[in-house]
Amino acid sequence: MARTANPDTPAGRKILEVAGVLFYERGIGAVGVDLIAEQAGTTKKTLYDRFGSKDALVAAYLERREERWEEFLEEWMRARGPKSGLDRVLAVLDAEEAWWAGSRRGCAFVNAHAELSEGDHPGRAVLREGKRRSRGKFVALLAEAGVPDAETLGARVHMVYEGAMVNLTVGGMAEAFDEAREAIRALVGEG
Amino acid sequence: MARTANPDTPAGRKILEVAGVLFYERGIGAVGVDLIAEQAGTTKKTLYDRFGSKDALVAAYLERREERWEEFLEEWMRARGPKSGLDRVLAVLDAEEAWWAGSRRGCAFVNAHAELSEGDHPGRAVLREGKRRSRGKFVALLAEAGVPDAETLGARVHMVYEGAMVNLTVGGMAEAFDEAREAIRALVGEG
DNA sequence: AAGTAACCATACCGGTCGGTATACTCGCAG
DNA sequence: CTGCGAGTATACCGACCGGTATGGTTACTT
Repeated sequence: MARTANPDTPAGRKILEVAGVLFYERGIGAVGVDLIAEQAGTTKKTLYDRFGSKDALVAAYLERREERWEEFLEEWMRARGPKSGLDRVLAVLDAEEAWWAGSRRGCAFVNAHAELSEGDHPGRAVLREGKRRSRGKFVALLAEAGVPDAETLGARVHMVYEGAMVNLTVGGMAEAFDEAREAIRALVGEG
Repeated sequence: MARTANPDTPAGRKILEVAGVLFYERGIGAVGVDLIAEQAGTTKKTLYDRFGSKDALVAAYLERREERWEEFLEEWMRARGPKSGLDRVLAVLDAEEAWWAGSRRGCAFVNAHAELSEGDHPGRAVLREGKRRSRGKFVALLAEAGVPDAETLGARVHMVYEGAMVNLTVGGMAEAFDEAREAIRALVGEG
């Protein structure tokens, strides 16, 4: 009957962990469920018992990725981020650079969007929500910094942020994040 | 021996045309060479005689896409674009919206990057060059508009432009291009 | 003692993948 | 008239795709 199934078991977690690496590094379509099961030291049977379908596993991967990024960002801000002001906004870019740590694959959500052509894929909603949360984070940080019209400026900062990721990864422009930080300073008005 | 082969034949052009639609609309990995050959009204044999491999066909697709976009932009600017000033920069965004015309698949180059995981894919160079040409176009338009420091500002405008595309397609933010135009006005300084 | 959730192992399904092989027809330039 | 480039048609290859089936083994509950 399959039912909804609970993926939160030892094998389920391992599958999700392995899928997280493989989907991101090689692309969703390029990675088969056989490989994931093998790399996770389990079987396809268990994978399907936990997640029901590849599409559902993909959606779980995207949700987990969002979760992990937000945890990473929070920890980064706590440990290394400035305490207040515009620098706190710029620190998100620092965190993003550290988050990728050498990989040139870029934003997992943008990449996933390219492969989820069917409009009704369960992962699509995760992507939309993720980008909106990202934008919301910038708005919140600007508001905390006491910037007037944080809503409008947050949207602009977010666009620069997204554009920098594209330019770094697709365009191979190593200086993209430095340019982005300068652009954000210019947009917000230096303080 | 295959050799380099000349794809510029009736069948070759038809294959490239069909591949252009299918690769963009469904994704590169999701479209097989069998389907392309069939839709082009030819055979896989001819496809391989003309292009040699799927990878080479993909690279040709990306090159052709860049070529077509630049033709489209030039024609758009000639027919509908303003004659001078900052409005000419903003018109690139208008052209981009028209270029997509309803499709929510977003930037073909960004999507292709997500699927070309192998670092040595012949298409990667096309992507890098495409983004650099795009940036160069903004720099050139700003310089023509008499804006000082067109190099720096062009880079910033380009980041906003790329970010808007991501936010519209991945984030489903319908207002992204309007926000981008406002952001660009703010960056360049209204004039 | 019975039930159940979680797991492993293996085999199978129809279909598609990129790519190659063989053999033929047509039109054109030397 | 000959050779060649471009095209057609069909068949084949091993590998992999997502997904299902069968069967058996633990370990914890009730």
